[in-house]
Formats: sequence, C-alpha cells, structure tokens
Amino acid sequence: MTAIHRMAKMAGAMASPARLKMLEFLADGVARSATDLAILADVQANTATTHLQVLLKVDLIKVKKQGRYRFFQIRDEVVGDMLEVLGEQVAYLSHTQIPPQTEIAFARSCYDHIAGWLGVNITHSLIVNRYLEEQTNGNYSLTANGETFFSDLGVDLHKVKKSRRQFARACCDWTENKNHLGGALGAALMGSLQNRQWIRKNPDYREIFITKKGKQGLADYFDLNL
Amino acid sequence: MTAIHRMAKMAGAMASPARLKMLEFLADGVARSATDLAILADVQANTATTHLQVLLKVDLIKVKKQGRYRFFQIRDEVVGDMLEVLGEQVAYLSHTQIPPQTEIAFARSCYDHIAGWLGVNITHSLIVNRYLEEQTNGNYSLTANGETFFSDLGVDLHKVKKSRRQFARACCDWTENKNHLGGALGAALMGSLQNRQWIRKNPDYREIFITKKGKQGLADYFDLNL
DNA sequence: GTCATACTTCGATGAAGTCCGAATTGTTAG
DNA sequence: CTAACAATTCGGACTTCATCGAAGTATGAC
Repeated sequence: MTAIHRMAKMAGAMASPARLKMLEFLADGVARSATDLAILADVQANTATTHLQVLLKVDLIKVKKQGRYRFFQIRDEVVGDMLEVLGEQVAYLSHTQIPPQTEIAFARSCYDHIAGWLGVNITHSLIVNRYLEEQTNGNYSLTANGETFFSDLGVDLHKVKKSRRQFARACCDWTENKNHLGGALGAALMGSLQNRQWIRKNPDYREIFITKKGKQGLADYFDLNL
Repeated sequence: MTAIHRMAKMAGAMASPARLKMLEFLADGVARSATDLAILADVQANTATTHLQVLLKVDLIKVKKQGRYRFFQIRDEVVGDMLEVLGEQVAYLSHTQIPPQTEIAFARSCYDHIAGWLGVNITHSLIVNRYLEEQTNGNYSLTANGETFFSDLGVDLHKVKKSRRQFARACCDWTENKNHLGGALGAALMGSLQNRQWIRKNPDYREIFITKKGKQGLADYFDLNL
C-alpha cells in the first residue's frame, strides 16, 4: 500500500454524501450512536454500519463500545480541517454561491428535530403558551395543556414517552445561541409537521422548507409570522 | 446539487490512484498532453481520457487545445493545497512514515525519465564524458561517441530519432535545481536501464529503486558511487 | 427467562466505476 | 492526397459500491 493508494482510499472515504454528512455531524467532537448517525444520513441502520466501517478503516473516526451502544467519534480535530478545505475548494472551484448562512440558519434540522430560527421560535412559543416548562436541569417538561396541544398536532405521546431517548432535551443552536426542543419530543414534533406537510426536509442537507400550508399552520399554532 | 453533493463529487474525483498521480504531476502548474498523463498514470490513452474528464467536471484541471494536442493544466494553485492536506492527513491518521523527502529526491522518475539526484548525475556524467553536448537552446545533442555509448546500453537510437518527441530535452528538477536528460532519449535511457534490471520503478509512485546489479552498472557506465 | 433495543452480518440487486481493444475524428508532415 | 499521430468515442467485461430486507448476536430491562 503506497502513499498514493492511501490518499485515494482516504478521498474515497469522503466521496459519499452519507459519509460526509456523518463526518460533518461528528466534526464537533461529540460521540454519537450508530442509530443517530443512520437517521442523520437518512439510511437504514445496516447501511450506516457499512459506512461507519469505511470511515473506521481509514481512521477518520474511532469507536467506543458502551453496553449495547457503539459511540462513534471523530478521530482527531484535524479531520475538521480536511472537511473545511474540501468545502472551501468546492466553493471556490465550482464558483457556486453556497446558500447564504442566513437561509440555512433560518430553518434547518438538527438531524431529526427543528433547529435554526424556526426551531428556536417554535420552542419559545411553546414556553410562553405554557405547553412546555423549563426544568432546573435545563431540559423541558410537558404541561397538561401541552399534552393536549401535541396530541392535537398528531404527536403520539404514548410512543414518545416509551422511547429510551431523553424526553424533551434543550438543544443549543450555534446560529441562534438559544435553546430549541430536541430529544424524543422534538423529533416527534418534526415528524408530525412533516406528516402534515407543513415542512419538507431536503434529504441531502439540513435545510427545511416551509410549505404554503405550513405557513398558515405555523402562524396558527405557534404565532409565527413568516 | 447541494454543497454536500459537490463535496462528495470532489472527493470522488481524487479517489483514484490514477487521477491522483495525474494531479500530483500537474501540481507544478505545467501543462501536459493527454498522452503524457496516460503514460504517467500507467493506463491506456482512452482510459486517461475518461479520468481527465472526471477531473475536468469538478474543475480541478483545465484544458487548452493546441493543434492535435490537448494540454491539461491544474485549474488553480489552490488545488495543491488540497493534495497537501490530503497527504498530511493520510500520513498523520494512518501513522505511516512517508518515505523521507531525501529518499524520493535521490532517485525518482519524472514520469518516463530519470530525475532527482540520480538523473542529474547521470546527465552530468554524460556531458563530462562528451556523450552529450549542451546546445544553445538549452537542450542536448548526441556526439558520435554518444551514439556508440547509448547503443551499447541497448538504446534503439533509430527508433528514438524517428519519434516526434523532442529528442533530448533538458528538464529541470526542482529538488536539485539542475537539469537532467528528458525527451525521447531520456525516456529510452530509462527504458534500457529497466530492461537491464539496473533500476526498478515503483509503479504507484515516482520512486526508483536501484538493484544490486544496477549499482555496479551505474558505477561502470556513469562513474557513480552509490 | 422473555422481550425490546442496538447493532452487525449475509445475500441480493442495481448502479457506477475502471479498464481495455477497436473504430473514429481531427491535425500535422511530407 | 496519404501516412502517422493525438485524442476521443463506443462497446464490452469486470469490479466495486450503496442499499435494502432478513436473519443473527449482544445487551439491558423487568
């Protein structure tokens, strides 16, 4: 195996949207489970496994086993450099205007729940309407009114509560520097809004599009003027 | 086409040893013909064409048509950065010791002729022994003694002279900053030394290995102490 | 123990990539 | 015009890749 061969393998490991999404997501250094990464990359769990094996083989990521979980983590911060350089080159060489930061920041997903301006403001609305309450540990709890509200929206609260995931996590968004609703409830909410066709998620990126129907619905339910 | 997709395409363009060899070779900014690049990458001309199309599509290289030639050139110096970063990551992440610069500089090929310390010193020997003479245009011409000498080594001078390539080019080596013999004659010389099994070329990289037999032969014919 | 969950392995399939030989197009030299 | 050469296109054989469903392994909850 020569240097050239190794370089080709390394480049090959990054030559897949699914793997790039995983890497980008892991770039912050936080370890995530295989399932999370599968959801993020929008593939089945077994497909995610093979992608993760590819990344492991070229040492871009490392893995910690913890009980029945396997947590994957970026191998080294320098990996972020490579992603950055790659991204810059693409922006520069294909002289494409990358969608401006503001647009993505407006409505984006934090892999399975709504982040960005939209996520922050939905969460804010839930709190001022007393559907959610902030707990001392920083996370949220659902009020009685909240139960009705979420059920109205089509969220299967029974299923959400049964999930092993953190129920209603407060997730901090770097673009807004404010919290938004994550965890099992956040994911279920996003699922419902997608079912209602209020939002549509770009499968390739973290953008969220709001439909015409969604504009109305979001205004009615969350007091949002879009 | 999203940013992630573009990044994947870009990485994919570099995920082939043949294309990486071409890119590395072109990194100096000099434009080369498709045939030269095919020889370098050790593939047929038509295969080289498809590789070059891939590189063109992601804008890593550009092309100038000149008569029946098509000269390919790195699109921008920044491409070199990406290769460097990729190389560094590979060296770092796969904790492999890349052969030290001095070793490659010692004996390397300039795709089809001998460069590096070895190339420079062979050429020097050819000149002091008056087998080659430096011309005013910077290139070389063969003396009567030179004809005998090269024929002795097994070079088919008839065939070399018939080639449309520049006969005996003076090629400048960046590691030595001195000229070495290129062109049709330089290529034929390297071919003969390979036939005699004095040198062996690593097919994947630009390294040249000198065999035991080669050590003796190079000492006898070129006054080189190895 | 039983069941749900997290993850992997296996097998199949369709898509894409690599490569070559042969034929084709276009250009230059004589 | 013809021959040689540079490069491409075409058709194929072959390999690798991405993906999924189904089945299997391991772990934790009760």
